[in-house]
Amino acid sequence: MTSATTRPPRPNAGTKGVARPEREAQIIEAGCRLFGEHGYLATSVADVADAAGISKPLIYNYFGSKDGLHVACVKHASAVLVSEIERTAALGAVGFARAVVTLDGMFRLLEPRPWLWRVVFDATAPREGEAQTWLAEHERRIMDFGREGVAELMHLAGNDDPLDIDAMRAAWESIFRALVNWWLDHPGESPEEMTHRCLRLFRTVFGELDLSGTALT
Amino acid sequence: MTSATTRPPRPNAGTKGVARPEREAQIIEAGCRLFGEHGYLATSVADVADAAGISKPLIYNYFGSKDGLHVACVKHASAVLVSEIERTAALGAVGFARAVVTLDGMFRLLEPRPWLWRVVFDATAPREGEAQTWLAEHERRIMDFGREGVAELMHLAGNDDPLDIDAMRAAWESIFRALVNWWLDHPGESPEEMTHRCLRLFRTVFGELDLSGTALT
DNA sequence: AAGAGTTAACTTACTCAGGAGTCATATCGA
DNA sequence: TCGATATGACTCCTGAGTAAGTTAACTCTT
Repeated sequence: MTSATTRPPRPNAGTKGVARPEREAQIIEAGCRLFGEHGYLATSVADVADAAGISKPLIYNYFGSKDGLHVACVKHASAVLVSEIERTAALGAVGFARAVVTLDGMFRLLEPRPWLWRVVFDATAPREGEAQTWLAEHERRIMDFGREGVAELMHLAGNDDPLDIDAMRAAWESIFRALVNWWLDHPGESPEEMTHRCLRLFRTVFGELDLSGTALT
Repeated sequence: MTSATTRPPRPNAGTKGVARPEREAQIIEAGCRLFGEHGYLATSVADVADAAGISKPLIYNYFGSKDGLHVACVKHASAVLVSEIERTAALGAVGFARAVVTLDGMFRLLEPRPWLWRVVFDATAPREGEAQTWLAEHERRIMDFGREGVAELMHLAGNDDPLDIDAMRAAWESIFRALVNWWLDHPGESPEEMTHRCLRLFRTVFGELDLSGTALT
């Protein structure tokens, strides 16, 4: 007995038997967290494997490459964000009130898993590489909801220059991103508080907002 | 035959005799370009050495480490940007006109070397690490010029909440950054054209600007 | 029911490339 | 001859990707 292990302990290989879809979901969950918190470049496949409680080759078995894993994570994260945006879009608010409603939904969505945001807006993700052409597409889908509003604002002001509209859209998106990022950098702030902060800021610049038909006060 | 060169050819080592300050400037120039165009993580010390036309050990001899080289590049880039901002700040424009004047100066400054901007605002630069505490300080100095303006705007609107002011400042900075980034992504656009584009956008949102005392039309 | 064969899940232990950093040495002007 | 300028040729480590094998569960017989 105590002579026990001449052989080194050969633990579980293949014993766990977790079904592939479930395992993939676990890996994507861990991947989103690490990619979101540290960025693509600073995250290694081994890190993700550790965090998911499995070994590196399993990730290659299921996702093919680091890029493949990354794409799966971005798909997951952006699907979550897009569905939230489409939900709030269907609420029917217009103008700046719609922006605040969208921000409010985003804050509530991100509170339990803030890293999802930076999975999609990750500056260290490789911009080149065919798989990532795809990522730009999803960033665009997430931000698209503001495009019409900007075009309409510009049209009312008598400006239909497409480049002017595009630059304005870029500025507008950056505000949205900046407010989310500011909130992510202030972890003590509840979604409700942040939404009201956004309301105050919008009112300061744009005057009173039409909140009728929203759940906001 | 020609048993000639048993020894491999040992070419010039130490022959060039360029004085250290001049060499350092060349290396920093190349470093700014590569760090700015590809980001800190994606740039290797060997790349910089190649671009500067010298060998890797010389960089370690002069800057000690990749971090040391990076700090030197950030110092250089941010010094250039800060001096330009202080120059335009001294012109005496106020409010949004001052913002446009600052943007105008930035466009003209960056036109021949656009990469300088992204040296300072590099998302792949390591946020941790004592040397980079420093970088945040310089980003702040570059953006500080907008802080008072935001605080004053908020005060006039009767809001002195420091967190509200900070969030507004973040949003404002993001607009500035977004306009510069948009311009960098549209290489065909001259500084003059971009400045007038900015003027149109500011007018659309904030109404007519007080351009008296500026060189702008 | 008890074995035989197949497959999916999973691991250890590698290879290989690239990049940070170092060492010993070479050239040249003062 | 000494110090500054400079380099080729290393070491060493990290991280992507792979090969080969192990375990268990699920068949398919008889």
